[in-house]
Order: sequence, then C-alpha cells, then structure tokens
Amino acid sequence: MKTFIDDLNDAQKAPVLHKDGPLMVIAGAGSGKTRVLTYRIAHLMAQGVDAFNILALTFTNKAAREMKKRIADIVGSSEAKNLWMGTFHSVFAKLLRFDGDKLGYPSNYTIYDTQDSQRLIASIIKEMGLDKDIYKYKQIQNRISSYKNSLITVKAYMQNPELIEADAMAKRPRLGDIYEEYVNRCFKAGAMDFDDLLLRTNELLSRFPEVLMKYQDRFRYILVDEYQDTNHSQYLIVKALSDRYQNICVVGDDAQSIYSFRGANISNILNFQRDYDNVGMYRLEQNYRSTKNIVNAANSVIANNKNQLEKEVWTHNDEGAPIIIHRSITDAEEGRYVAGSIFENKMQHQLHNGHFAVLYRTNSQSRAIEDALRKRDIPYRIYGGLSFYQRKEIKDILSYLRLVINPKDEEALKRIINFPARGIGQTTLDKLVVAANHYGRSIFEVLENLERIDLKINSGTKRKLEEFVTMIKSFQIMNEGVDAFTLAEHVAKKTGILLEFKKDGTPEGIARMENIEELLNGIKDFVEGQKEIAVATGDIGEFLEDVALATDLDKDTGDDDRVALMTIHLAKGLEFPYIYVVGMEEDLFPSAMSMNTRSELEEERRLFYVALTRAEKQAYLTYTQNRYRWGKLIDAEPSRFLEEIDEQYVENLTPIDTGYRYKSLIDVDIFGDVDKSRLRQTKPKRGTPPAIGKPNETQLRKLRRLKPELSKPIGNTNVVDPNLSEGAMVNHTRFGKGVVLKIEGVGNDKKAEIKFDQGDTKKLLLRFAKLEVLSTD
DNA sequence: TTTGGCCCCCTTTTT
DNA sequence: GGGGGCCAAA
Repeated sequence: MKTFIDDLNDAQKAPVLHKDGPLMVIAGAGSGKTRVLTYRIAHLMAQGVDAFNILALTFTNKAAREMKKRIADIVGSSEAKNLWMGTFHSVFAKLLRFDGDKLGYPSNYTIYDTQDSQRLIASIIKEMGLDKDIYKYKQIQNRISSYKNSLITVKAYMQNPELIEADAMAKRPRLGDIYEEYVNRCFKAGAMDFDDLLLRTNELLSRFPEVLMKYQDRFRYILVDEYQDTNHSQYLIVKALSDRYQNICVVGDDAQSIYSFRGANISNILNFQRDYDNVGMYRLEQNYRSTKNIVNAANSVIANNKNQLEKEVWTHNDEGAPIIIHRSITDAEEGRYVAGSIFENKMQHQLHNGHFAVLYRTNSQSRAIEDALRKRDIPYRIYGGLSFYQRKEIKDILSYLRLVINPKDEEALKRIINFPARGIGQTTLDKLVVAANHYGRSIFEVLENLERIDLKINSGTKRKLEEFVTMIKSFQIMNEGVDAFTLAEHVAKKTGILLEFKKDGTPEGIARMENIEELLNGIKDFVEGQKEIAVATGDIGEFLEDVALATDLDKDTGDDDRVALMTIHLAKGLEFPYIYVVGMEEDLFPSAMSMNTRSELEEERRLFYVALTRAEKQAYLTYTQNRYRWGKLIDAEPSRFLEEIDEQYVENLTPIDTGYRYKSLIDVDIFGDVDKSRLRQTKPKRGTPPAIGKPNETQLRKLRRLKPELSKPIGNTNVVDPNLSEGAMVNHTRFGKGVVLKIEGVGNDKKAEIKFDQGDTKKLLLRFAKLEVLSTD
C-alpha cells in the first residue's frame, strides 16, 4: 500500500520512521529538513500519538502555521490544531500565562520588547546618577540579555567574582546594581523581556517539580528545528522537558549556525550525542533546491571553515548558470544594477517579482536598493528593520492597550502619560517614579492613591493626573464587554491620537494616521481570525502577545507579488529562484565587528553560505568601490568571500581594466572637496585579479604601511580627454559650465584650472573630473 | 512645560 | 544621513 511516506527519499524516510528515543538529523541546505519534520509529526499522529502530546519548536511562527496546515492535509484531520507549535518565545510565553503565577507573575503580564528594555535601563542609569557615556544603555541591555541567556541571574552574577571583576575592569562596577534594579522593576511592572520568557520558564521548571512533571507528561514528543541556533537557556528547557520520555528529535545544520551573537551555542548540536543515550543519527545530504553550480560553489566556500561536522551536500539538479559577480562604482549604482537585472530577468524568463530576493548584511543597505526598485516600478517588500509595530504612533496606541491590560506596565505608562500632550511633564513623572520606587509599587498604583501621598505637585497637575487615571479605568471597564477592535478604535479616538495626526496635516502626519488605521484593520482581522479558533478568546491581551512576538516574516501574507528585501539572517530557511547578495565588501561582509577571531569570521562565512544556498536557479553577488556609510562616502574593497568561491562556478562580469577608473558623477563631487584620502580608491581591488606585473593586495598593504606615498593613484591616463586645451568650454556635472584657463601637469597629474560661470575657479584633476567638452577653444 | 536647535552616536545580525 | 537625548529659551 502506498502511503504519504513514499513521497520521501530513503535518507528522509529513516528519521521519519525512527521509533521512540532521541534522534538528530543533520540536514544540509535544501535537503528537505522541513519536510522531514512535517512528515515525522504526521507519522507520529498516524501511529496514534495524540496531537496534544507533541511539541514542535520552529524558527518562525509562520513556519509553524504552514507546517500545521501541511500536517492537517497529510493526516486528513483537524487534529493538527491541537499541536503545540511555534517559536520558543511564543510557546513558552503561553506556558507562562498558565503557570507564571507560581513565580509571582500575573497571567496578563506584559512582554517588553528590546526598546522597552532599553528605555527602562536608560532611566535606571539616570536615576542612579551614573555617567551615561560609560554606562551606555544599549551595551548594558546587551550584557544583561546575554547573562539571562546563559542563566546568570542577578544572584548568580553577584556570586561570580570573575564576572564582577570583568565588568569592573570595563569601568562599569555598578553593572550588577543596574541588573538587579532592572529585574526588580520588570517584576514590579508585571513584565517580562524576551530573555525572561526563556529564563523564567527554566526557573519554573526547576523550582516546581510538579510543573515539570506536568509538561514532561504533556509533551511526550518534542521536535526542535534549527537546533544549531538554540542558546543555553533554550537548550536547558528542551533538556528538562524531554528528560522523562527522551523522545526528542532535533534537526539542524551546523554550517548554518548564524546566531551566536544572541547566545546560540553551536556546541548544542555538536554535543547532542553526548547529552542523550542511544542517539539515532541521520544525515540529509541531497540538495533538492539549487543547481549544481550553486551547491558546489557553496561547498567550496564553507570548506574554508575548520570547525564543522563532516557532511557532503550534493544534488541531481541541472548544472545551472554560473554565479555572477558584479562590481559597481557606488551603492546607488549597485541598486540600479540589481533593479535592472531583475527587470531583464523578468522579461526574459517570464518571472514574477516574488521569484527574486535581495539579501544584505545590514538593514541600512536596503535604502539604495529600494530607491532603484522604486524608479523601475518594481514592487518590493522589506522584511525586518524597523518593524511596523515599532513605529512611534503604533507603539503609542499599543501602549494604551497594554496599560488597559496591565496597569502596572511602567514603560507603557511613561510613553503615553503625556501623549497626546496633556500637561504632565518630566518633572511630574520623575516625582511619580521616585514615589513608586519608594513605596515599592507601580506608578499606576501611586496615581490611584494621589490623595494619600504627598507628592508636592500643584492642584492643576493633580487634576490632570486624575483625569488620566479615570480615562484608563474607563477603557478597562469597556474592555470587559467589547472585542479588541472596538476597544482599540475607541482608544484611538478618545485619547485624541487620531486627531493629533489629522490636524498635523503634514505628509508624515497623514502617513501616521494611515498606519494607525492599518493597525486597527489588523486588529479587526485578528478578532475575526480568533473567532475560528475555539480556545482563543480574541481579547486584546492575546493580540498584544502576538504583536510582541511576531517576526516580520510572520506577517507576510504572501498574496501579493513583490521582490523580497531582507537581511541574510532573516532569509534563513527561505528559498528563491533568483538571489542577489549585495554589499559583498570587506568590513561590511564580513562585518568589521566580526573579524577579530577565527570563530567570528567562520560565522560570517556560514552566513555567506546561508545566503548562497537560498538560491534555486541563479545567484548574483555584487560589490561597490564606494559606499555611503554614516552619511559619508567611503572606500570599499571586495569581500574575501568572493575569492573563496571556486572560480569554475563564477562568472565575473566586470573586466579588470575598467576597474581603476572613475566614471561616476559622484566621484567628481568628491574631487570638488579635494579630499586626498579619496585618491586611495584607485588601488587594485581584492577579488579582481591584479593586472600582470602589479603587486598584489597584500603586498600593497605592506608597502603602504612602509611608504604612505604609494597610496597615491595608480590609475591609467586614458580617461583624460586629449582634445582638452586652454580656452575650451566645458560642462561639469556639479559646477556647471566653465572655461579652461590653464592646463598643467602630465599623465595622472594633469590638471585643468577652470573658471565656472557660477563664479568659482577650481583646479580639477582631469583623470577624475568627468567633463563634457562643449567647444575646444 | 514645551519647543527647537544642537550634538552625539550609530551600523551587525533578532526573539 | 537620521534618530534620540540634552539644554537653553520662551
């Protein structure tokens, strides 16, 4: 009899059919890892395992939803609804709603996002009177986050002389105090940050054996996707929950481990066999996604890493086109090339926008690409970056709703107590915070008891505070009777936020109003959607949790046809026929911050491996010679990764001899500033073979260090217009028309003194200045 | 208390 | 080039 299992190849079947006990699947890129997970769950259910007893932890909630749907299709029942599936954060956020009370948290606890955490830490630093230049709130937040992910609680920190010493050495001896105050304040606010969702789950499971037993019994089968990216905190949760039945299935690829910056520990996957007995080991090495060229090229890159599990990814797919490398002069031109190439490919191969993705290392690179796509009328969608829910106007509305659900939520209150402006200023707020800290209560509780606390505020301010409390309470009462949408709409109107942006009238104000409307629509959709799920209540609390933990990918409806723009990190697990990886430059990719140690560099290389293996048919790699960063144009050098690809899989679109020349208009502008440091750009680039007889890059670097004058241009002379003579009329893209007064110098140093109609007289190096000759005398 | 101008930092990547 | 925080002035 033929069953759904027959859809799989033999390598895939084995882990799907693996009986009870621990198993690990090492799955190369594009080898059908999701498929194995999906089918294994379906198979378990077909064997009679109750969906209630299965927990699957995925990388995005969207992946979980899709998997659920697929499983429902396969096993042909609505049972799939009962599966617990989602990201670590969302699954354990739910668990903590049930059992967090044992740790003293309300079931309606708030989830603080990174911004909330940072604001709170910033205000603690200020309250403690510490130097904000030494105690940088972002860095502090980062440290606290990594402590939590390593299960270093405040207590553990205080008992660890090494950590204290390390922070003292970094001139931050009060870090422990900040950490302690931060944890207390979060707790008092009934709030958990992202890391708490995992840390508190650990605490719950270790302190309450009966709770642990309950969930061990409930989750008899646990499956973890992207296991290589779990951090210590997540690792311990999985370990604890699976301890009793040992039915743990982890799937991952060490070559795609790219999240060590948030505590992911690659040794979790490397040590799995040590952590469990009788581990079933499976490998998936056949790639179904990409062409031979792409698979081989990616293999040749990752071979440069020393630390990796043995694995050989191969494919039966076609040879495919070579990987195309393209150089451009500036990031704007890079964008134009990408947009133009997408346009051509669409025309030539009858493709949709959705077949293309542009990937980059940092979010800030998206702008140049966006501009170019917009000019070509190519619709696109940006994932990540500043997400919709982090926009000011959205967070303001959400803060009102958060306060309705959890009045203790300090960060929400601080955001909106004076927005829209109602005459409650910083001074008043400071007094409230001091009082709240003094009494060990939340700010809202202080507000409710203004009569009994002498705050030394004038009666006008006091009245305003009372009005604010009354308004929030009226929302709370309303919340008892209506759905999330009705309440949110009421809040938007009643608080005057909508009006605020309406009367503003500027394009930004209108855009913000539209965003709020979009939010309201989103809430409406959510309420409608929740009606179909029996257990869900459709209340505002659930919406807020969804919002706090939604990834950008989760919101993708995928129903409109757009080019996808995202970081490589976000692209993990996705695939597109055509991939453009832009910004293939030293200091950008690999990032300048990740080149200090071998392991950092190897992680960057894995990231590049991930980028390449997203492509099904064709990959483009682009780099520029100059790029705007921090508002300045800076030199760029081709990424070392370009050289690491075996050249037989590559086609270099940019021949060497045009590489050392300036053609772009923007470079002329630079010259206008006579910035000599810019001239260094004419050096040969990495990744493009240097012309015969020229020193290679490494040699050049050494030379430059010894003899700085060698940094001067090595460019050729052909660009100078031989016809240009004194008295010629010329047009300059920036300075306009002018007349050549004098020509001096020879070869590379040939300069023209030009008097421009606008008044200035400038000396321009002809090699750089792109001059249009209007008449020769 | 509010507002506008100035200055600094930022740019790795995310739940 | 942009956002946020701080300070001075109204």
